Amino acid sequence: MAKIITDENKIKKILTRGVEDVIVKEHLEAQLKSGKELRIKFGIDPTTPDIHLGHSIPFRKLKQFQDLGHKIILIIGDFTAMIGDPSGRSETRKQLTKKEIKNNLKNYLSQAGKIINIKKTEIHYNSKWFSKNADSILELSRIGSIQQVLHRADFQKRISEGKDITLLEVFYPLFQGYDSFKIKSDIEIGGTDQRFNLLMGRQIQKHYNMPEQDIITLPLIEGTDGIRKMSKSYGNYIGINEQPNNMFGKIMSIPDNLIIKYFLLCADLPEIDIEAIGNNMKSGKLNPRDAKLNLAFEIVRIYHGEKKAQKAKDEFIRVFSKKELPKKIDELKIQKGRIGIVDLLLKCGAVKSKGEAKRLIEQKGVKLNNEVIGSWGAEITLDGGEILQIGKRKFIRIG
RNA sequence: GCGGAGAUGGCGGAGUGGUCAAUCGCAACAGACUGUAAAUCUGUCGCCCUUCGGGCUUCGCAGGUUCAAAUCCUGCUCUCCGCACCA
Repeated sequence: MAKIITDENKIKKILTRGVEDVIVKEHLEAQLKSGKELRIKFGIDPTTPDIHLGHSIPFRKLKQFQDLGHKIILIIGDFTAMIGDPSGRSETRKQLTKKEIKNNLKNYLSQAGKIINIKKTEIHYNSKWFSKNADSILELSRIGSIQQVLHRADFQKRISEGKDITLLEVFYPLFQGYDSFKIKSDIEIGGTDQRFNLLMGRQIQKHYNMPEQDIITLPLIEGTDGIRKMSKSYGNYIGINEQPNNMFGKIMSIPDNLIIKYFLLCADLPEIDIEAIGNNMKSGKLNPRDAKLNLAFEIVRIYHGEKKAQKAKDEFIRVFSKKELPKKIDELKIQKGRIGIVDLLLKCGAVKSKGEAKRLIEQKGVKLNNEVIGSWGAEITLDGGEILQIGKRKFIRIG
């Protein structure tokens, strides 16, 4: 068995950095110091194949545990996924087949592998102990009470709004808690929204005479809009698989007030440094833009390496600060000769309709070789090699 | 099963016979400014032709009334809310 690291500073970091709440803190601290190999559980949802920075937060916490020599256990919630998640009932989510789940999972794990060491990780499908075992489900239904489940804040809200709660949703925490019993978890981590479910794990373990798991809840992070939590369906996410330039740019577009939060949750910088950044921004010594450049660099570095991160940073400065041309420009193969500017925009796929092209031109959003095109009636002669710029971000070279 | 409400552009949500391509908010896009793809301000935001202005197709689906419908009528599909049935 690998040696367990019990360094006090590292333990402190695990329990505090980017952590919302720890239950039961003293107990967990003692456990970590004991030198025992702990089993840390995290449930993942196989319905989403892509991991974004929001998902990365628990994985980064898991990684810290892994670095100390503890065991990560991922629970694939394929059982509940196949039933179909009932929340957000307006559009009955389609149920996933085993094959789809497998496929999603493959992508998911390869992305998770950028953060944690998958080889050292234990992976379980909860369908293994649920689908063939009605007894366990029956027994589970005796452990919790309706009152208890309904006490949840989110259910209360729905009741008062007159929205219904499906039975499956009532059962969901029980299923999740049962996983904790099956894999004998010492710790479970999850987002703050998971709090109730995580606590249920303790109750179920207790029912089966097992030591209760400790719980770490982690904050949810806002997406690029700075308002709603990061989610694919809101289109405000930053995927960890995204190209360095894109990733860099998206991080640059987060509002200033999220800079510190992102640093704490998504980057590796020591907390002291982050604190200094915060103070310097407050005092005006540090331009938030520069703090963000640094943030973007640090995050891109984690997923793409130092070299590519530096390149993305240089590119960003070149294109957006100095307003120079990007290094790589998509090329459009097109017949040389005279062509109307509107047709050209349409041909290269920069716009969806002629109206849109005209609008862009009227708003001075189109440049050819850095010259603003003044009128959409303009005809131009292509010799090849011209640079067409649409807005700030789209560049096309005529081939 | 009974009763009620509703379905509008990417989303939310006005509009209840003509002045509606449809108020407004959000998102998106462009410009200015800047400290960045932040913030703020301005503009745009169905398609086509025209740089004035005009045409066409849109308001769940299918018909109908009317000179004229997102708006009225009929049928259909779907959603939501009460009640009942069942516990």
